[in-house]
Amino acid sequence: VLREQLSSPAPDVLAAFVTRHTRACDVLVQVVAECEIEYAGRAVSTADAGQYVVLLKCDGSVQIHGAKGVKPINWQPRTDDISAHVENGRCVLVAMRRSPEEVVKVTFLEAHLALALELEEAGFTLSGSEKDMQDALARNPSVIEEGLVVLDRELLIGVGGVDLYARDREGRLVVVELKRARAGHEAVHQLARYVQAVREQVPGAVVRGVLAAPSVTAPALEVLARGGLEFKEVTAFPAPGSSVVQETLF
Amino acid sequence: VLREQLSSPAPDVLAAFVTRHTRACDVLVQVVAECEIEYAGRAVSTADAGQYVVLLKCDGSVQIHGAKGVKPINWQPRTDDISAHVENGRCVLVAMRRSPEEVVKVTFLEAHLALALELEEAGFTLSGSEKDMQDALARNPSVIEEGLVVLDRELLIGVGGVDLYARDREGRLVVVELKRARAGHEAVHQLARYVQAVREQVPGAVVRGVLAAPSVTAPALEVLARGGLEFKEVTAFPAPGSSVVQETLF
DNA sequence: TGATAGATTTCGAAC
DNA sequence: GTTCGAAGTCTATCA
Repeated sequence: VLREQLSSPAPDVLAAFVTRHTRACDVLVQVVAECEIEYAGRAVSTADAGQYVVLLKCDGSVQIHGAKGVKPINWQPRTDDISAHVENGRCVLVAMRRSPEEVVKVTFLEAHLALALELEEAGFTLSGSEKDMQDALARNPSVIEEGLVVLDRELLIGVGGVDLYARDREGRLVVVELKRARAGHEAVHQLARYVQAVREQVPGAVVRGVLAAPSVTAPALEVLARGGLEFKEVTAFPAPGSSVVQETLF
Repeated sequence: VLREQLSSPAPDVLAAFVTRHTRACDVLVQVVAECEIEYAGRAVSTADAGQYVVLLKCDGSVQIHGAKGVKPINWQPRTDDISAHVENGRCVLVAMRRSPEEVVKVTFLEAHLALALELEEAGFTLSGSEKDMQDALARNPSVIEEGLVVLDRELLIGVGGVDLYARDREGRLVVVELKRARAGHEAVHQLARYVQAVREQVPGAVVRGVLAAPSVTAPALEVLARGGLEFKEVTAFPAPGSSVVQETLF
């Protein structure tokens, strides 16, 4: 795992270290250092001299962490070019990206630690996404409503896609918009647009709109009511302390 | 900066290390290790045994990085309780959070490196946010249109706020929706809702809707046209290679 | 505390 | 390459 470690490397040593390992592209490079950081691209930022943890991953992503927060102080999700060189006696790291054109530049004032870590990838699974909800509801649409028949999923209509497209027991079309978490007014507007689009594309049809989510905000409920749309509570996970035996999706 | 470093610590040593430093709450704790990770809360996830970099920051944030991506494989933006203990001969880290109720559990199978880093905070400035655009346009509305007079900013109407509320040279009301980056159809719908709200609240007034952004997607342009709304190109930053002398905001 | 909208959002999928 | 929408989004702001 730990391929190489340097303590308080000199600027030229650090530059060589970074260059060598990012070229090889098989390790995560980490530098703990006092440095200044400049970013220019979608926005422009400057971080004064301070202590940061710089991470350069194999996939070309760059992130510079400060003392706080899960978000790096500066980052680059992908880069097309990472290079390190000595400039005015200091190691300078430049991470560039085209499309969008942007650059993160780190000037190391004093490096305390440099690591090259080889990280094996391993399996990862996550459940509880909206996709999972959709699968569960498609398998068992009666959770939404007795007699509902799913006609399609991710039905594309103009811009965007209808999560679930169905027909109710009375033959009306039903557009279902799913949210894995509490739904706000945005979700209702999204639903309203889909319902509108279906009404235009299927003239004469009666089209219902249903927002299916674990909960809704009060304003969202208002917008639902104004638009003649419906809300159906769908609980993805049972509440930890709930003794109620309720139909849940997982 | 480097307060303490352990190489291949035994489970009990690692647990004591983590407990001591997270209690003290003055350093960033990092552990490079082979581990398994479980998360349960808003969703549920499992990471198989693999090599990860675990970061515990002073503010209680937790992040576990894999080989790829700027995003951690698991994380916790805030925690109410972090604890480490030995369980079945292994060091186990549990990071909990109430509201929402969620837990990240890291089981260390083999720790390779543990660090305690003291990171001084330093100044940070960023420019180019939508707020900055709004300030610039409020100072100089003629960038949008000659003769425009700004009446209000962040005007609250029902749900949400109008970025810029103005009057044009012909006395018509103008609702301006700003986007710092390329605007999609969502932005247009947002604008349309604001225009609609103003029309309802100011009966009889002629209300224009203007989307001001560096660019728009093709579908967004269509929605604009259908809704009788306008687009005004507002370039926040001059394109790096542009020789055209254009009015820019910064 | 709840709701809303921005973010250098990131990320992945579909076209 | 674009566009779109989800995300365990996170974060700040404001009622």
